[in-house]
Amino acid sequence: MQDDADGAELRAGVQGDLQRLQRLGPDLRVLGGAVEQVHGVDDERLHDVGLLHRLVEGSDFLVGVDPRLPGPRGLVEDLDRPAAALFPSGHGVRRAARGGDVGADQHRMVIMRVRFPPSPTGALHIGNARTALYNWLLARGSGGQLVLRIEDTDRERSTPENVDLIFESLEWLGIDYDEGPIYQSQNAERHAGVVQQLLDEGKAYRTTAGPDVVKAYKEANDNRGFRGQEESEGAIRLRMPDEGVTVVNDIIRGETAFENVLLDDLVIARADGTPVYHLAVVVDDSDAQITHVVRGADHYSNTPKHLRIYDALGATPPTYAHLPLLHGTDGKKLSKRHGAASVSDLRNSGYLREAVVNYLALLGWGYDDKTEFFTVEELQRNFSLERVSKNPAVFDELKLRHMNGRYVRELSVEDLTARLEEFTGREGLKPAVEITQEKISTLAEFWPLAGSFYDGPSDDPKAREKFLEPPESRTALEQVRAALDGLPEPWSASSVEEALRVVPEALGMKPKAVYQPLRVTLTGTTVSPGIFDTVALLGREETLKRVGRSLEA
RNA sequence: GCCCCCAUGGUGUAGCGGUUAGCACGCAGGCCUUUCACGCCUGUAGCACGGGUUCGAUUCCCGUUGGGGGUACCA
Repeated sequence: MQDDADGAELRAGVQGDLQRLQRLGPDLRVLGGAVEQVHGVDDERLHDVGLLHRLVEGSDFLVGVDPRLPGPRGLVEDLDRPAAALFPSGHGVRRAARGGDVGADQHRMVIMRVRFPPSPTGALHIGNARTALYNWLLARGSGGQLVLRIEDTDRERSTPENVDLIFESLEWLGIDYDEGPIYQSQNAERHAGVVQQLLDEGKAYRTTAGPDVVKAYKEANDNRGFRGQEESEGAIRLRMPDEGVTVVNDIIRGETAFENVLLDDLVIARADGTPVYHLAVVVDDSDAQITHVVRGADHYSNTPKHLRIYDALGATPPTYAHLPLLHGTDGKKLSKRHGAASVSDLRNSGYLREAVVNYLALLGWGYDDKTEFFTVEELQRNFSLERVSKNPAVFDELKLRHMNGRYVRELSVEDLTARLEEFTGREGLKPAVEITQEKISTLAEFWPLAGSFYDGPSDDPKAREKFLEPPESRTALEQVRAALDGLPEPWSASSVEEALRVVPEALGMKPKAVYQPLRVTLTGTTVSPGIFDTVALLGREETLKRVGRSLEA
């Protein structure tokens, strides 16, 4: 049971949601009775109520709560089309009687079913990764389901290696799915059946008209959409209406009407009968009972076509949400030319999955005016399509790097060590991790800083020349050797510091004039962890050996 | 060409008629300091333009410009 304060707050939240829903349109009706009954139910129930309301905001159907059923559930009341069609029978969703009947036995939960359909023509790009992430967050945040579908109909470019790469990237990101992977190529028969059906119904026809014919037609007809003549062979086109508009209702972008006259009769299958993408997505999404299609904005203009196909099929289309595209720093559409463009690249560059997920979530979505660090759980809880931005975003690796640094520093030494050992393929890294954690932003920055502990000093001629050649450097090193020689083991950063602190003073030199030569002697470079940490980690034997070697050179 | 979308500093965003336009990255300077980082402080820089609507527009409407997407027997 919630305590009173929490309960009251939640009731207020639900009321607010309903009020907002009511403002969406005059046709909306709220199942008012259900709200009153929310009060007094258990924690889990209340939580689900919040999720359900979040789910429907911006959609064209309404969910209420029936407190009489156990577990999470919603009531569906249609607005301008039957709820039963919104959620095909397989979902078990039944239409609530108009007027807000909340009869217990006829209502079941609304489940948000989303999908991620990558085409395995390459590694998982960050744009697609973000799309996958958003869909996943939506599913996980609403108690819904995510379907993974591999769109491998492009036999030329699709490879098993790429499929594996995609699985690997999704797994690395922590994105799991509830159904699939479904391979689109395996639905070929179904697609062919649908095409044949449309042909039989006269909704589609064959024509040999190609791009040139279409272009000529449009030029001759004031840019009206191409309408062909039926032939006995050729590609199969779906007839488009000559009047009216096809309205795309997008959660992120609102409503847009496309004039049907301007739509070309759409090619749904090639001359050899194989379906094209537009036909395949619609059939597959429809068959999978997808309720929300959340995809890149590059598909926005394709949506009216998809809607026409749904119409021809007599199927109810899903709710759409088109995400802003991702651009490179040059303002152009993101591609391989923009450096680390795939998830694999980011991983190999030493970024942590947490940082990548967090950063990706922020590319096109913002929570408020100051919060930008989110755990996965927080993202699931707070992410919503209503707050997704409309404008394209530019992937900024510097910001990712910054975030990654913050995540690196928040990791426990053990955790970071494990990740670094996996990343570098080396073992026994913990001591070095302890003294480098605060200095690195990515896993890749570790080895340049710590490699000399394991593989000996690196070779940097410039550093050598600058800090080891001068006579006073030798003097300093000799003093250092003397000071360290008498230091009893075991060495610690503090005991080393105590022993070394006096050296600059004794020689009347600046600390830097003493420590830099020592640093270069021990590590080979001018950049390393703290000098006392470095000496302590190396230990007496190795330190004196390296100093001795340097002095004898 | 035609259709559609978008528009807050260099970048990602907050804002949803009245704010000194907030936050973060970056950049500049400073502090800290044995190097490099981290951290902290300060600063830099923005509502694309022009018309409306309004007592009042970053916010609403129209246009222009700019950017993007679609326009394939690709996905």
